[in-house]
Amino acid sequence: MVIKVEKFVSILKEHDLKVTPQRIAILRYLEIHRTHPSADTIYEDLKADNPSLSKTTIYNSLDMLKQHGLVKALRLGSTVRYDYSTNRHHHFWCRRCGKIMDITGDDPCWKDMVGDDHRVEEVHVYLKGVCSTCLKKKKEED
Amino acid sequence: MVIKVEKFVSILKEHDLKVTPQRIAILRYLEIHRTHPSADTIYEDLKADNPSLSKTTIYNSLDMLKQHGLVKALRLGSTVRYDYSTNRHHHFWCRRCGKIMDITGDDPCWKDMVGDDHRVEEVHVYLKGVCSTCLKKKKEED
DNA sequence: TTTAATATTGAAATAAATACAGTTTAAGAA
DNA sequence: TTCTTAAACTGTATTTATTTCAATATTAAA
Repeated sequence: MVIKVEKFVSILKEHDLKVTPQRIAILRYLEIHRTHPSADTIYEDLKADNPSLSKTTIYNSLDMLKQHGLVKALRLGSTVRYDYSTNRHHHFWCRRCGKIMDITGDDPCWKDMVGDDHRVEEVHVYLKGVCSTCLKKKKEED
Repeated sequence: MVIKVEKFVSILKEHDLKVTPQRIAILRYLEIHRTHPSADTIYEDLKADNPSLSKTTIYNSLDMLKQHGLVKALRLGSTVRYDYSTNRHHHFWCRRCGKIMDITGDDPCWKDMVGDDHRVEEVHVYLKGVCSTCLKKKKEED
């Protein structure tokens, strides 16, 4: 997959962020890998190309990119995963194969849930279960 | 608040769980404190009555009670909070005062979100923002 | 009261995330 | 291009929540 570095340079500049190879690498990684990787996975994979990469940089960068809405952090159970896309969607997490799938259906009626009293700023949702692929494998016992 | 120990003894027995003072204390604590406390908060508070209480026991017991559907664990950001009630509801978390409020409105259309392909076993939802009380305090700047 | 299975305890280990101080780098000015 | 400075990066140390584990204590049933 060929992805131009220029694209990420512009994105960073648009947000008045300094352009560093580390940030470009992270954005590029998330654009290519749509698997909702963890900070550690990103670190391990990027270290191959840049042995001096620090895990602190991964955390710092992801946090900064998150502040600027360029990446999204999702908490599934005890793990934090990162997502490049920023349009609101939710996730289905298969407990069997571990795959995390985007749910693109209509956004349910959140406003109805809280009424107008509170100001909702973030909506955190994920569903957990067994995905269709795993169900078909008929390895179901429980 | 007077809460009979007998109640928790029966609950534990119904689930074929051994009745121990620690388990009773935890259930009793959660019944009284509807503030969605963390494991550590429960531990610190119960230690007053039982100095030899171990934090491992808190974790073990909460986990066991969770397995049997007697308590529910909710993850809000990086913290895990525990809840005595077991009927499905979601939460609103105020980023200003930290209070966690139950959302009792109708359950949105989860099934529509995933369709019939996947088997949904758990629904994890919380909304974050600023609660009405904090909004009224007009301490809003951001 | 005895017994065996289970629960509790407390210390040690683990893992993810954060803090920090020193070094390096990006990007604008000269 | 070189200089300058603020910001970013690195690597180690630390923190905090949780888990592991072996020894001890307790529950519940015979």
